[in-house]
Amino acid sequence: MRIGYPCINRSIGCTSSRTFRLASYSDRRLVETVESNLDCLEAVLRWNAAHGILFFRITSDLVPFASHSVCKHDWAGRFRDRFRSLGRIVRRHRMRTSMHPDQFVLLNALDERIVTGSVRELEYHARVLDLMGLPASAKVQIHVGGVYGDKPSAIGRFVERYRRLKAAVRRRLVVENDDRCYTVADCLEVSRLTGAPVLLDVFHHKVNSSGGSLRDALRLCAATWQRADGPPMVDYSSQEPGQRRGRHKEQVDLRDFQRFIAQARDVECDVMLEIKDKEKSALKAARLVSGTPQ
DNA sequence: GGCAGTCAAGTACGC
DNA sequence: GCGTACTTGACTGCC
Repeated sequence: MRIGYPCINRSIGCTSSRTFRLASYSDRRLVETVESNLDCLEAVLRWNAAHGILFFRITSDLVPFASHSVCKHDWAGRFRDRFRSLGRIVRRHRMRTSMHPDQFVLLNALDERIVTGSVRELEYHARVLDLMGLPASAKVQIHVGGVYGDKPSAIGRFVERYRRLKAAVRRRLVVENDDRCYTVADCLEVSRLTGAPVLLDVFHHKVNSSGGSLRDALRLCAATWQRADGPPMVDYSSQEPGQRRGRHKEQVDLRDFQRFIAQARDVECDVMLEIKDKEKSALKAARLVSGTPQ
């Protein structure tokens, strides 16, 4: 079981999520920003390797505006060697990576323009992982999308558009249950119709459950991952008490995490900790899993 | 230097 | 029909 954290390492003092405003877009600004983001990504990957953290979510901001019509620059060509060498670090240490496009990616939207933009965004994400030379086990996770008052039709649109995606995107795409609209059962149905693996979000399953135990959900989701997809990915987080619904905890609650691990005992999976203090909690969880004293 | 408002992109929900 | 909540971190303009 690999333990990971998303996008940001607070111990290093750099960010791979630097961006800028659309109004100040220029090719020069783009190149400078991407250069800085890739430098930081390399530092983070090296830090992770040195600390035994073998799972990491790469930020969607790595190449700002990559899927936007304003961006005409051949960033992939310009940074080809950089991406390749980052991928070598990942492979050398047997690390795993993922990416998670944000809420604006909606394959099942009613508005075709939103669908077009979403497809472009997915192609950008798949391209980053392709440029790094990573296998199909490096995933791009999205939610099913909106319901639009008719869930069966909304799922139907998702399936139809999934089938139209380029193979390079489809091989990486996984669907994740969300906290309001699409439960694990819904995602399993989408998986049955598309073949896309289901990434279980433990916290979302708690607040938007389709019934059944966590253990059942883990096993059902795990069964949707084929050999080439690698071990199932799982997102783990928990509610910060007394805060707004959905707010993630500041630090991992190791007792709760241990209960989760106990439920996942015979399901081989890689776990992404969505916890505010990022790598600190990931280190604690990784020590717990490996049996190293805290 | 610090702070508050804003940022490419959307949906769901309450009123 | 309209405004707001939703999550999050970085940017930007203002003091």
